[in-house]
Amino acid sequence: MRITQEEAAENRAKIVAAAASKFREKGFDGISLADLLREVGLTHGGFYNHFTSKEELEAAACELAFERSASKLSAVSERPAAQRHVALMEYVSNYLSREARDARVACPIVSLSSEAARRGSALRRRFAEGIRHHIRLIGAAMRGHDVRLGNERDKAIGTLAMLVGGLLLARGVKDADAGLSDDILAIVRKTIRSQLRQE
Amino acid sequence: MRITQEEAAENRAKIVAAAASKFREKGFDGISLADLLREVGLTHGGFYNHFTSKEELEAAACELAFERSASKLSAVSERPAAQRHVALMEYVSNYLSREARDARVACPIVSLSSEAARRGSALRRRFAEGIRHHIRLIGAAMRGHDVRLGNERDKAIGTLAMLVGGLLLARGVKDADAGLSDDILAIVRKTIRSQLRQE
DNA sequence: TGTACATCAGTGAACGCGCGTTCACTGATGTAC
DNA sequence: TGTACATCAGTGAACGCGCGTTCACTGATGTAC
Repeated sequence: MRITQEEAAENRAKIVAAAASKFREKGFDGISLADLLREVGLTHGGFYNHFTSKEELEAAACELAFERSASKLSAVSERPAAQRHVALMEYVSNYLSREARDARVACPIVSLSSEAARRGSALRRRFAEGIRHHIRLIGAAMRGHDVRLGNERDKAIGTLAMLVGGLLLARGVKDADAGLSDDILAIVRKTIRSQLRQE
Repeated sequence: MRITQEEAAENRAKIVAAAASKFREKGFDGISLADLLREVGLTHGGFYNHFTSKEELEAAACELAFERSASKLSAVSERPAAQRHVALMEYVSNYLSREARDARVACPIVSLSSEAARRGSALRRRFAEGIRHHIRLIGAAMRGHDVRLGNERDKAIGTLAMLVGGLLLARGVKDADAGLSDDILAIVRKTIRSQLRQE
């Protein structure tokens, strides 16, 4: 049953993509390798042809999730300076939208950071790199606009903390208090907007 | 081997207290009932004399963790109005201190919310109640001071989002980039302070 | 107050299940000639 | 280009372990008289 090297690489990529989605939805321990491989149309026995352990897949899945998340921010910072502020605000509105809150899959920081903190150092390092990268990209999206030079990193850190904290809280109260959840989204959006407008 | 009703109640309380600590440290699935009961000096067989399932203990443990967390905030709002601002700032500095970041056990929102979102509705409801209570208490701690009346709830929500997000990020990058982690704590502290000072 | 018995918190072994991981096997692909 | 064989991605059964939960049992406590 040997298959093309190219097909094998595609299968590996499919496994990572499914994991990036399912781990965020259900947590690292929330889905078994057997279920994950079935998701992709494979049986679980062949898993170890691609990875040495489940934890290695977890790291690869986080890397992919962070990359996808970062690409949205990269798009903002690649806009001409005059459009960046509006684009960044759109990003914020999107991040803190009802759709993002209700989606099964969220930003990796919100979905996985508490679990990631308890895993091995390889995963924790990847997580730290993902966070650092996000801070850098938010800073770049601000640069050359209405934020005083040299101040972007501080603003970026504050903004990311609000984004992550806001989405976490909104998702946390969603089922039990939908009104409060909507309020959290709206208020955090407004707070970030006014914070980035000043000075 | 029957024991006093009072002793039994104490044992139950000890189990909940150990769970409140260990679940936050290792996650709900990170510690087994056998290990948890051993922590208290009991064997795991008797667990079901006190609880109908592990999930029931998880809910009780969250309730206790939220109560303890809330009591620190209650202390702030019970101060005379003139002292409240300083007391709240102390609370913020404490929440975002290096000690809090390095502690094995953190605030339940930071430690458990992503996992709690995937559990049963009873636990999710308790979580939502805990968050709502925290917002109310932060609002109360602001009332009658340098924040315009009617605005406390918005400010409280923004503040809680920053606290939670800031601690989550700081804990997330701690091992891989201690300098960034310290910066996050300092910047988020500063941002909250300036946010509560204005108007 | 004293006695007799039912209650029930705790013990420790056992059950059953799902999981990560391993393994012998398959057969088309990749490669050496 | 064609042939012969080694490689290796995938299969499906099996292993071993840890976990939540159950159960028969113990014996001091709580209670009815």
